[in-house]
Amino acid sequence: MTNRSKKSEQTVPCHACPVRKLNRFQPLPESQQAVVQQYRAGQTTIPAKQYLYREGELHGNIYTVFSGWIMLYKTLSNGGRQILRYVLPGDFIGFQADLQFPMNHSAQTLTDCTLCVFPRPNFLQMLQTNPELGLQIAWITARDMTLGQEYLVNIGRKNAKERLAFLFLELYQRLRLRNPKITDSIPFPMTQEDIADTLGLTLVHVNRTLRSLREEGLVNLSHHTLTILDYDQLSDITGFNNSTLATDQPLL
Amino acid sequence: MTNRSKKSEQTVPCHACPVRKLNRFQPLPESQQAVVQQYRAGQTTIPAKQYLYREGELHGNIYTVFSGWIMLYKTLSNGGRQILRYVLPGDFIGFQADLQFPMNHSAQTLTDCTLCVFPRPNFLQMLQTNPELGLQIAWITARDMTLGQEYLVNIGRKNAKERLAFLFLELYQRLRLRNPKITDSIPFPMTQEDIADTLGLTLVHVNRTLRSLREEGLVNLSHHTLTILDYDQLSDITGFNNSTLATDQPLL
DNA sequence: CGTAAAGTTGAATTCTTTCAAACACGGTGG
DNA sequence: CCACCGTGTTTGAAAGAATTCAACTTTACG
Repeated sequence: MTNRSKKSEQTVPCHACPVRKLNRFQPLPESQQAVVQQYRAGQTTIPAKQYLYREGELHGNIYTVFSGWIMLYKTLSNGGRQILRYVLPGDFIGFQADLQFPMNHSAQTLTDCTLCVFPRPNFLQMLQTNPELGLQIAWITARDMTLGQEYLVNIGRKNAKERLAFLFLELYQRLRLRNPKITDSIPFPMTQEDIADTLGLTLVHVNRTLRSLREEGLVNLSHHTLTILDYDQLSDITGFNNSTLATDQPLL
Repeated sequence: MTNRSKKSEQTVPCHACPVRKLNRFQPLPESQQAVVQQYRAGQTTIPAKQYLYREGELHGNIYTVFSGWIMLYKTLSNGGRQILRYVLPGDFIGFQADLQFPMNHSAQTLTDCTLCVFPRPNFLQMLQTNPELGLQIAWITARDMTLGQEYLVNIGRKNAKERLAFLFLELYQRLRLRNPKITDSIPFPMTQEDIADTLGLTLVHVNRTLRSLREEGLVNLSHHTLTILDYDQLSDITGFNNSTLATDQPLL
């Protein structure tokens, strides 16, 4: 078996992707807002398809995402790639078990992104001065881990259709938690190859499964827009449960 | 089947890993050990095959494992099961994104276990009184997440033989990090069905793959004892890299 | 308007599962 | 000490899911 997807060196910034402003990010808890504020090193805007950092690279910065989508992934020696999770507006990114060691995964923007940057020194100093933030970070990390476990179940114990359904509902719900007013259509900046590398499938099989979901009138995915046509049936297929993501909370 | 580029010389057992000298295996500072001590509610011993807690159940206790193996898993509506990770002596268990909500996974002992218990109130109070412990927990959680991501790659992008090889080396190395003196044989309390539910395979296929690994003289698994016969080739098969687990550290 | 990237589709192959049955081993009771 | 039992392991054969290979179509964008 073994699916790969060779990653070519894409250097071309792509404002191509019709994904625009994503949902507002949620403001930080007021109590901590002021504190965190003073350690920011300002905002950056990064075009689509750029690396924030790469596996094996030393990189101590921590980010908060204001707008845009980012994907985190690991690569295999055989050229394969496994996407670990998508980072959405409001999410926190760059914290790992050991900040002075090389990153254990890569982060690449899917769309143009606006980020709030905490250089490592600032970040560490902030934690030293405000130790109660440590627990915040622990909660956040635990929540990210929970999502990862959901992915594990999805890839390890479901068939292609169920996996697709899960991914769609997951992203839909995550956006919805941040902005309850969103419609049934959400931006979807990933390619089918990205989906494949998220779900442990091949591009070809994703395409076929997608067709089948479309023909059954469950979802529609085209032009980088995903429309949920039959939420109930999708959630039925994949056993998706809202409580899965319910502990979503605003971040730093 | 997949052919990957050969990785050659990193196959030396773990204490040879160059990163280790950089103090990654750091015990909790003594000052903190004393602090933690006073919030313990004592030790318990639990027989094999018992639940520590079950998915959906409210359960605020936090544990540190002194001895024994525990498995964490989630169950699916169709009866399936996905094992998320094995908890070994020295590990920390029970912390999740929201302690007042039902557990999002189950924990079941594989062997008799001796645990150190922190009732939730103690735990929370400990964090309140010693906020710097929050960051400790964040590191620990991040490390657990890293292992989970490794699992994701394993299940999502490798074939059966590669998956088995990874699991064996992972457990072997984790034990070895705690006790560098262990031999090539380690206790292996799981059944083949457990392995299957860890790797996203079926029991039958695990059995066949195991036979093939045995016939090639790579490992031997019987009577709940695993023997690594050819570490280099195993690590070659699965692309196992010591740095994968290098951030191992003793916990609370 | 042309090119590169992304999406589609068919056919053959391979990996993994399913179903079904037999075998092995540790523990229990007679 | 041996028969019996249940759990866990092993194996074969057939079916099914997903991959591979290869070509073609469409879309996005300079």
